[in-house]
This record gives sequence, C-alpha cells and structure tokens, in this order.
Amino acid sequence: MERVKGLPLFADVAPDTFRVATAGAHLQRFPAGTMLLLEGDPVDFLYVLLDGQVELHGTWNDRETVLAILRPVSTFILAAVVLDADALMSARTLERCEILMIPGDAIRTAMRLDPRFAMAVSRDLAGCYRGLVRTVKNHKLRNSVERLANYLLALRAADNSGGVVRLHHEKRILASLLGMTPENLSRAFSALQAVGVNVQGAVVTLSNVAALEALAKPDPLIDNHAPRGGDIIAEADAEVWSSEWNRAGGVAGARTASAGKRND
Amino acid sequence: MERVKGLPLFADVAPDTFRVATAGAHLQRFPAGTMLLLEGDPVDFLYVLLDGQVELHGTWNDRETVLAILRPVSTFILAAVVLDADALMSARTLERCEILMIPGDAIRTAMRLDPRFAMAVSRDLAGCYRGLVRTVKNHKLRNSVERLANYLLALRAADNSGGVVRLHHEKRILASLLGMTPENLSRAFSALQAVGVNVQGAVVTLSNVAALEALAKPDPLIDNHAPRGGDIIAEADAEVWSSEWNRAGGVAGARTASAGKRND
DNA sequence: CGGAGCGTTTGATGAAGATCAAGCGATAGG
DNA sequence: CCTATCGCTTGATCTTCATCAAACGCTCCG
Repeated sequence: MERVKGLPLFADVAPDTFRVATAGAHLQRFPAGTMLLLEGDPVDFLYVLLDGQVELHGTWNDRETVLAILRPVSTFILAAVVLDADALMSARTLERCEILMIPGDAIRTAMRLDPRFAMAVSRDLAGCYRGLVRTVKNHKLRNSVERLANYLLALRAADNSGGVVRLHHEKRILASLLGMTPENLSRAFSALQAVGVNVQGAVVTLSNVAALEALAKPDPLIDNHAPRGGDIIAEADAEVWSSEWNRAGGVAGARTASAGKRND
Repeated sequence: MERVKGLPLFADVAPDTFRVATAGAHLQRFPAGTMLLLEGDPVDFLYVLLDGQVELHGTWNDRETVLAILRPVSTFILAAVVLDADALMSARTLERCEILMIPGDAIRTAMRLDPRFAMAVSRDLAGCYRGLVRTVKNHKLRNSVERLANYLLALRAADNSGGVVRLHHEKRILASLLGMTPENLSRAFSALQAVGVNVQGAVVTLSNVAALEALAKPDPLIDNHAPRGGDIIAEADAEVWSSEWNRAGGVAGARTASAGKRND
C-alpha cells in the first residue's frame, strides 16, 4: 500500500481522497500468460502493476501487434476508466504479476472530490498521450533498423547502463513492439554489427556508442531518454524531465541547431 | 465566446472558473500556411481552433509526417499545457484560421480550483489518447490500401453522407496522414476502383459500400464511426459514443462474433 | 491567350520488409 | 541421455512501398 501511495498519481492527494479511491481495491496475483483484459471489454478497474511485466496489444483481422510493455510501477487503461469506455487494447501478463485493481467508480468519484487528484490524473494521461505521440513519430519517420538502434540507446539511458544492455523481453515480443517480424529484428541486429552492436541472447553490448548514435540520430522529441527508476516513474515525470533537459541545452545544444535549420 | 463556452472542455464548469481560465485569452486570425508552433518550443498557450484547418506534424532527419488534421471546434496541445512541457508536434494553418489562445497558466490554475474543469481536461486528454491508440493500431495492423478504405468509410460516417464523400484536404496531406507517399495514395485509389470507389478531384463516390466494407473490415476498436457535428465535437464524446454503440451491438453484433472467436 | 507553377497521376525501377522454409541451439521432460 | 519443443537465426523468394522521372491538368497571372 505504501508503494501505491508513492505513485505520482496519489502522491499529492488528500488522505480522504486516497481512502475513497482505494476503497474496494484489491491486490491480486496472476500467473504468466494470463489475459487480464480483452479489447472491447468494458473496463471496470484501474490496474496498477506492482510486480512483473504486462503486455498491451491490439488485434485486427487475425493480425496482432504489441503496443506497449509495462514494468512496475505503472498504471494502465486509465483513459478507458476516466471515460468509462471499452478497452481498445488487450492486456496479458508476461510473467507472474502482482496487480492492484481499483474500481473505476472510485477513481471517477475521487476525481470529482479532489482537484489535486484530478490534476494528477490529467498529468498521467498527458504523459501517456505524449508517449504515444512519440511512438507514432517513431514508426512513421524511421525504418526498422533506425527504430532498433534508438530502442537500444533509450534502454541504455533508462537503465543508466554503460556499454552493456539487457533486453527485458523475448525478441519476438520486442519485434512486434518495434513493428517488425522476428526475422527482421534478427537482421536489424546484424545490420547494427557495423556500428559495434553485438548480441548474445538477451545481452547486447554496445562497443561503439558514438557510431550507433550517428546512425540512430536520437531526438528528444521522439526518444525520451529520461533515466527511469529513482524519481522518475510515471510517463508524465519523464516528459517533464525531457522538456527541462531539452531547455537546458541537452547534448551541447545539438537539437537547438537542427531546430533552427528547420525554421525555413 | 459562446462557442468557447459550448466546448465540452468548458461546458460543465463554474462561471468563476470560466472567467479564470479565459483571463488573458485572446482571439487571433492567421493566414494560410502560418507556423503556429514549432516542435521543441515551449508551449505557452492552449489553442482552440474556431474556424479553418490546422495540421499537426512531426519531423525527423529531413523527413516530415502529418500526425493529425484538426477542424473546428477543437483544442490542441492540451497535453503539453497540462505538463508545461515542450511541444512534440509542430502546428501549421492549412487555411485562414480563427484561433483562441488561452494562457497555459490560466488553464493550470483553473484546474486546481475547479475539480469539474480538471475532470473535463482529463476526459479530453483521455479522448485524445484513445484516438492515438487507434492511430497506432491502424498503422501497425493495416496496409496502405486498407487504411485508405477505412478512412473513406470513416469520412462517410462522420459526415453522414451517403455514397458521395468529399475529401477535406489536399491529397498529398492526406497521403502523409495515412502514412504513404502521394504516388501510392493515387495507386491505392486505383486499387479501390475494384470495389466501386471513384475519384474526381476532391469528390469520391462509393458505388458499392458493401464491397468496400468487405475489404476495409472496419473495426470499432480502431475506427471511430461516431457521426461528428451535432452533439459530438470532442474526441472524448466520440469515444463514449463508440463504446455505447459497441455495447448496444453495433452492426448486428458483427464485432461480438469476431471478438468471441479471438478468445482462444 | 499563353505560359509558369503546382498538385496529381502514371510508369519504370529499386529498396525495405514479409513470408516461407529449413536449420540451429537451448531447455525441459520422459 | 535422448528427444521434443520452442525461440531464434539464416537463406531464398515475393509483396509492398518508396523513389525517380515524365506527363497531365488545373489555376493563377502577366
């Protein structure tokens, strides 16, 4: 429960509101591979992932694509809860998970009672929205090798790791997340050997980060390199971090220069 | 000003809040082709499009893609305002526009004062978020001909038009929005001739809607066919409409059947 | 009226990515 | 220990989409 109170969503909230919101909430454990929610289902609960990994995916016409992979602590399907609408994504556990389920009614009631909570919900949603904007830009503006290269750099930044990065998921899931087939992910990795990327199972070594960056051309307006863990847990925090880092000049103002050039 | 008060964002709000929020707001006219905002810029205002068309786009590495096209009445870059973050998208007028600009501070202050307003902001953001989820699914799960087919059907539903649909934008902009080149949009239109689609400038005639639907396989979890205009102006309203329509069974429960099949 | 400019279309070609098929390598179970 | 399974890789082939080039049709304007 303390971990829940520590969530950005509840951090700034009056004790009464917290009680209202978490009334009827229950903690539940799920085995790996459990369908938590099927797209099209009405959404009765806000889910808070406390431990494990959850995959959000969408299907159409016998095709399936992974839309996001969540790691603790994060909330999901908040948007559907706010609107009391049907889920647009399905949710499935990738590992054994510990999840807090908060009734949607309680959330909506708490929002009406406490403007600080409503504000926190807005911030959370705004963060998720901006995350999706980044996703769309990533997919429409880059090819698959570029997406993979930037994914590796983002992972490096998030985990504050040096030249060795660990993939957190199976490669076929990563492939779907990045919008390609497992075969092409494999080929994309080989293509990145030329810039010092080597793969051994889940362990990826980046022996030439400069070359990788030259190929990837990471952009703070697509890739959020906020270091996760510590202060930054919610998307919203990462977004604010990104803007501030950007304003402070980022990497020697590299972005500023290119922004000026674009001003034609 | 009455049109602003009529926005879902302000509809349910106390008069005091409305005054706070619109303090310092000013109405402005812009000619066609004006850059309202460049990605990476700090966002000082919430924009409310009252007349004209605005394009939101993103750039990377000399490539550019259209992310959304807005028509009145709609607000934009609300997410950046809520977080006081930098813009992730650039905004450009496509025609002469009439735009209300509300200082971001005023919005954030109003949210803290009035939970109903904060709730309205949350609903708006949730609606936009779900719109983007639909966009991502559309792009990752469908090829270009399928995207065009569904775009035409959505246009038909939105405008409540029969077999004749009018494109609201230049084809090269539509192409970018749908994630393809102008050349391929042209070819996609020719491919759709086989299912009764004919193009003459901006006028598209759908002489065989059944065949078009068989090819497009529209899905309420990707395509929101809420009829725009009338009650439904904001994305959030459209989302709620979609869920309710879906629960009521939609087109003879077509969706329900396929959802059941997916339950394997 | 004629021509410049622009958006669109059409065709030819090339690159990126999907699919199909087979083989590799680890892990789990008999 | 052997083998079945599963995820991953590799190669060959095909589809989809982008690019390049040229022509068409339209509007605007001298």
